Amino acid sequence: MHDIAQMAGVSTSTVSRALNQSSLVNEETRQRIERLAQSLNYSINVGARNLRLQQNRTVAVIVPFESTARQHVSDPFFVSMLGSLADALTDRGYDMLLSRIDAARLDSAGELAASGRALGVILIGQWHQHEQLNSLALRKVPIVVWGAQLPQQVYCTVGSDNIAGGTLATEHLLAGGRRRIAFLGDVGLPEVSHRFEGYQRALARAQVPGDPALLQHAAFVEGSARGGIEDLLQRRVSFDALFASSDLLAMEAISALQDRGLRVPQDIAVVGFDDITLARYFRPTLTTVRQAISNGGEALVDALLAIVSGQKPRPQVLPTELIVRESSGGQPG
Amino acid sequence: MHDIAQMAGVSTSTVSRALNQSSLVNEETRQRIERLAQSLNYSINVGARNLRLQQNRTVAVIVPFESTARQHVSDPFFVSMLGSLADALTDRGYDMLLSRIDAARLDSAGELAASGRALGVILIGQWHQHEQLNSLALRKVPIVVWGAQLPQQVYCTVGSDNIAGGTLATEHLLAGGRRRIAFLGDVGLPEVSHRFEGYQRALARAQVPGDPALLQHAAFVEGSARGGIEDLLQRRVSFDALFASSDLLAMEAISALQDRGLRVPQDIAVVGFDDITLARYFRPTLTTVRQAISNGGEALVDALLAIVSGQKPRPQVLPTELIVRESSGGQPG
DNA sequence: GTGAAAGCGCTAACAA
DNA sequence: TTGTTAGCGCTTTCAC
Repeated sequence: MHDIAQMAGVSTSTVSRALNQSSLVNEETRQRIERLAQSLNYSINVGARNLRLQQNRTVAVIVPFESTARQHVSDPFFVSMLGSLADALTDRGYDMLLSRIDAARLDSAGELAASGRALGVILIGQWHQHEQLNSLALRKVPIVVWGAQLPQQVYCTVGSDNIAGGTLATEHLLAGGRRRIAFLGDVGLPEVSHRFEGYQRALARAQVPGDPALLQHAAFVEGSARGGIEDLLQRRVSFDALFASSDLLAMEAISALQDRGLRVPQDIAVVGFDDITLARYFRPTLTTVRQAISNGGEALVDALLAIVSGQKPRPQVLPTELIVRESSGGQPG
Repeated sequence: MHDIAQMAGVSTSTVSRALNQSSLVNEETRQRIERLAQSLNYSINVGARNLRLQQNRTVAVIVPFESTARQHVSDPFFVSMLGSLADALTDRGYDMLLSRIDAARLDSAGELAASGRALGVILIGQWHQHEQLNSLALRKVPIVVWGAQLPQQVYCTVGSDNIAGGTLATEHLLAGGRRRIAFLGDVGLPEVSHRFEGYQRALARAQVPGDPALLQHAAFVEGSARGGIEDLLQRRVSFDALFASSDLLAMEAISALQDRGLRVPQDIAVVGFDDITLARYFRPTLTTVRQAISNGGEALVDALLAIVSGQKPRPQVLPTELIVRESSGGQPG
């Protein structure tokens, strides 16, 4: 900037003003300065600017990973959410700092904000870290979490209506005449537990007896759905339908069922959750509960910006929608 | 920092030294200062630090989008690459700034570096922007691109050996007795054109005549594989195999073929490219050419850091590997 | 071992 | 309309 000022024969203040479209500067000088900047490929140093202005237009987006299995962000749902966030942030003129943090050490997320690297944090996935998240929020770290709304929750969440989604899926299977509906997922996770709750409500409402044996654990890790199906079969649990807590689990499960000679949907009707792009191309095409991803990204960003500007946004629950395809063998219910 | 200095009864210089593990500071004072910082949730302001040190530990990762179709980063391959980059950068102590930039206006990528926001740029996907990338590199923007090595290329690329990959896939189909192999993809893209070149080489080597009608255009956009298959069928091109330039295209194509009553692999043997996670769960499981994603992320980062430190790393070509599954109906060839 | 002071690149109040 | 000056939070040379 100093150089440009010299070459234009003005002071750095004028250059600064010109480059910030200040109306205080002579139109002619402004143009001269802009041409000069352009030809030198000069851009204002954002770090210095932020330091001076005491502001920041960077948002940290965190995708936690389980330190035990240093796995990648493999679930397409999270990926789509990343894309949606990137778009929402870009639209609003913010940068996105992407971090992978050990889920067990989420408190370090606070550093991103405390060190001025980012004005706040968006966390994709709540996992088992309810307490850590509460303590972050209590420390006044601006944070929004994609996940389920829990009792005694201090931090702000944005998420799908998992209970309604679970109910929709289950009612659809019941409408198709299925009575022994297995549930596949890790109910230790808040979102999954809500989906399970929706499942139970639908059963109760239809006066179909539940059976604890139908709840089959499966983590959001590759291979766990296959293991879950094998476990179910080995336990000799009889079931004619499966509600998987994610599309990825559903696809893996279908693959495992077919390997055992079971037909989907004839023998087992399957419903997933998420509606990832591939659900449409998978064979059989996958019936699933769609989450509003693009609204989700925007809602997360807006909530974070609200927090930063001193407001206290309420947790937001986005509607879910049943998408009926082949794997459930049914008509829209 | 000022506050901490006061509370500890020392100067800010000492606090700075203590927090940077300088050996010049008394062990006892250091511990006192660190405890204090901890209890106040204080972290060094990275912006100010960078400004003073004239350094930067942020790398910009750009996922271009076509402005015409404001589509998300939908291809799982890119997503995996993002994950791999995030890991490689985290391992080396760098932050990752994720941007989505209009592919037609890639020159704005230079600003990320010029404005000091990032020390360099990693671009995922070369697309049609060869010239723009060259001009960026000529402007001395530190940049590395995931893609194919092209003649007269100024910028540094890291990518798979697409020619060898194309050859592997085609030889495998030929070994299965197929002679009319359709190629599905956008050969205007450098990577795809290399895959096509590998395909042609394999045909020539086996003395199987090529046929321009077998080259079917399909962009990396949702729905284009289906359109491509319909086009092929409508043109009454006879074919007994399909080499799709990505797994996503392959899956969509298989889905379209099945809708037309064609069996895979019996009627049409299909091979994809990438080996995304879902290739294993798709039915039929997908034969494909695996790209070395995790090595790719590391190679990209290392190349960028080399450029930043003044070196001129050579373009890097990573080996590809054929993964035989059901969709090609063949034995490893 | 510690403090005082200068300066990284920028902006804004104040003065001209 | 423009220039002068101070200072954002930090590190580091130089003095003590």
